[in-house]
Amino acid sequence: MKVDRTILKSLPLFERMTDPDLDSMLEHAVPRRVAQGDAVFEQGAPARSFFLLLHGRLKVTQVTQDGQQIIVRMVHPGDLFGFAMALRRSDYPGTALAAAESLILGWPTDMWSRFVEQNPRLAVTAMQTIGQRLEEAHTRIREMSTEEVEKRVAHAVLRLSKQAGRPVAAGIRIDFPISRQDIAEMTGTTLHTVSRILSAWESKGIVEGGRQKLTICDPQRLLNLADGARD
Amino acid sequence: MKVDRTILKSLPLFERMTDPDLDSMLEHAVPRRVAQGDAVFEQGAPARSFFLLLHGRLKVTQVTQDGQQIIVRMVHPGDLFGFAMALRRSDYPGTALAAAESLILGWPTDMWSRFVEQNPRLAVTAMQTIGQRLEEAHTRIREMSTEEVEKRVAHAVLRLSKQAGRPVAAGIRIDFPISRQDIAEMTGTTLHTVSRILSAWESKGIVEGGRQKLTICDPQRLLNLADGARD
DNA sequence: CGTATTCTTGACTTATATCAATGTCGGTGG
DNA sequence: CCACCGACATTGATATAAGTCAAGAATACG
Repeated sequence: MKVDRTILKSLPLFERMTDPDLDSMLEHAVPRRVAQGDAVFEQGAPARSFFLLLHGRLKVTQVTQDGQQIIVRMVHPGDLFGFAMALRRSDYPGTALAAAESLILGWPTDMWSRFVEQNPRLAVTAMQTIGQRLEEAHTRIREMSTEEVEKRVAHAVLRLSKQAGRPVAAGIRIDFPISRQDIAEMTGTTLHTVSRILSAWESKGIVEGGRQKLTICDPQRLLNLADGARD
Repeated sequence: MKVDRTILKSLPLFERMTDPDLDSMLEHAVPRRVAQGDAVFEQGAPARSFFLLLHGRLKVTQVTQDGQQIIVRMVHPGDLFGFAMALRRSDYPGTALAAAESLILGWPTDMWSRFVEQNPRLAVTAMQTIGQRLEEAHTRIREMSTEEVEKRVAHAVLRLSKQAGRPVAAGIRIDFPISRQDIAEMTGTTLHTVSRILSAWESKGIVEGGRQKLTICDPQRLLNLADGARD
């Protein structure tokens, strides 16, 4: 299978690279199709590759010793993932599961330093990417520390609608299958509480639910909720 | 004031740099003493410099719109901080306060890319540093999602004892002034709850408290608590 | 010394988890 | 094509961890 360099070039991460550099990167890339529900890699497995998501949607999860699961982040098209070597560790800290049918590109881990040495700009961009991710993590910590569940869920849903929203007749539809359990694992609560909150919102016309479906009908009211206005 | 390059060289971040490179970095460095309680920079201020903590202890805080404060992280000697440019932003995302009298080294923000271009290795190491920080943030998210307050506080205290512990007669003393409020802001709870927990621990001989003081007397029992053993 | 933080402790409230039961959707295979 | 099964979702009742409110005690500091 052949992947065109123009696809990579459209991503911020690679836009500064020259065509020859891109081609030499692509030479070593291994494309792979991942079926919904399948794992790209598992938590604790040796980090032999790092990846780029071309199409689809992944969730990165971690399980605690006592078996509780959390969603560390969602991976959207254009995102790098499986970045273990940046964390100076040799195994993956989480599991990457396809939330929808996905297409990924993989490179052997040891190619990373070669690419970076060839192209220092890539290192800078990659660091900015991780930096943004750090900032997102801090945002989440801040929310979990100070906000009650409903606001956290509101924020999470708004974020999803930005990153994975597709306009439909009724509003903005989250463009991949997402369960109440998923939202619970993203916000540090239980599926029961999420279900209650979404039911309440639905009866107010703010969202429209469904089995693994979610559509935001009234983004403004959701924003009000997220920003603390008592509805 | 002159800072010796051997100080920098002992830090992992700089250990790979050559002496001339280090000297050229030091040429542009501005040392500064920060009194306890003073801020190195404030949340939202333009990020004109990035810094290295040589001595002392800082806390990086963020305040939410409604005035609640959280501690994003502690800065320990040898840590870089005020890294806003890595996050592709021009202002500081938090406030850096001296928890104890501190000594820092500052460089103009725009020097960063010059240093990195001179020394690509520095970029790799810096990325690993941020990567570690990201992992710490994820750990915190995981704890806040799945663990009850007492376990979170136990983890936080254990971490502090690793990063800032000094052996004393009674056990391991946290080597800078730290209040119950601080611990609450690190674990996403209230000073009342922290106070109750520490009181309970003290009566069991696990820790020894005091005004802005904390000594761990029985690290093993604390570990048991952190790992979920009902005491 | 007195004044201001910081800390402790008790009584009460509440948000959210837990427990439990039932309902509904959507795909699979008979 | 329909019936059934398993996964997902809803909703009520109850429990409880932790927050809030309130008051006072201890410690440091000027």
